[in-house]
Amino acid sequence: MRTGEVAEAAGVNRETLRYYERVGLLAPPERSLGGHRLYPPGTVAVIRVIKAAQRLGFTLDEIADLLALGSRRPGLRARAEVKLGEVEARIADLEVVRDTLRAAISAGCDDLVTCSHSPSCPLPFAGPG
Amino acid sequence: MRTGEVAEAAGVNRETLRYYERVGLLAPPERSLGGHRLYPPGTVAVIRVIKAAQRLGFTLDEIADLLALGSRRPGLRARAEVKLGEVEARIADLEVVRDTLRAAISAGCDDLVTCSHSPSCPLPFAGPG
DNA sequence: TTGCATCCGGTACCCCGGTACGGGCTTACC
DNA sequence: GGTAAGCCCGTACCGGGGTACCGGATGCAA
Repeated sequence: MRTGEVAEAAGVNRETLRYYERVGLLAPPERSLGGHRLYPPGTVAVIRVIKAAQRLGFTLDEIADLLALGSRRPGLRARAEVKLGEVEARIADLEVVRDTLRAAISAGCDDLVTCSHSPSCPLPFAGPG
Repeated sequence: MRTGEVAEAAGVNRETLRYYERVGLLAPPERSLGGHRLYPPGTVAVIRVIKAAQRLGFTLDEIADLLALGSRRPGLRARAEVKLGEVEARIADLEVVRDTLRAAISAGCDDLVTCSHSPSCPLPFAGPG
């Protein structure tokens, strides 16, 4: 399959394939005599795996690592546990933000500068440090 | 106050002050005869307001907008409600990620490629589209 | 063989919020 | 007036994940 076909089948941009190759996520494929890429079957599946891992919050670097582990040696579970911790931390941070926004809204804050002078405003102008 | 003093008092980098000035968050201050910035009192408070808004999830562009509204005209509340919606959406997305990670871990997934062939794996290889 | 679709490589750019560097001024203090 | 600390500006760079552009070469079919 050629770049355009793979890209369409996998639902990504053609440039994305070149990009993935540059950063080491996709092995450089065979080439035609004229230099056009000829992807082996299964490439579309690999891209779907990459996209699935991305949806789990892994960066492309981490995914390259996961793929380089190979099917033999394991390692996904341990990394998933680390990632789970990161995701939970991010959720906790956002929940603080959400609660602060709710407090500001229900306190009737309607101007930042006024609020920063008012002791009854729930916004943390002093900072969390 | 000079850049270094403001930066230290506000707990930010000196370059950050120049950056805020460039992007229109801080008004260009007076200068000494030699060209050094001389900030008016209250600048530190402005930076604290900026940092507080940042903690609420507003981008610097949005904060510039909020500050440009002035203390007279309101508008914070409406924008906070919009931002609250965005934050809640991001939390919901992350909760899906968290739940998927948990499912993968408790399903014992330990290899991406193997999982992508297994119908019992909870990872969404097909994508949500 | 002509014509059109596709693909090539390299480079530059996008968002976001800064940080870093470096040569040459200015200011403050003794 | 010397010296050291502080500040100036312009520019480039970080991470993360791509997207866009371009002239020129290829692939494929009629």
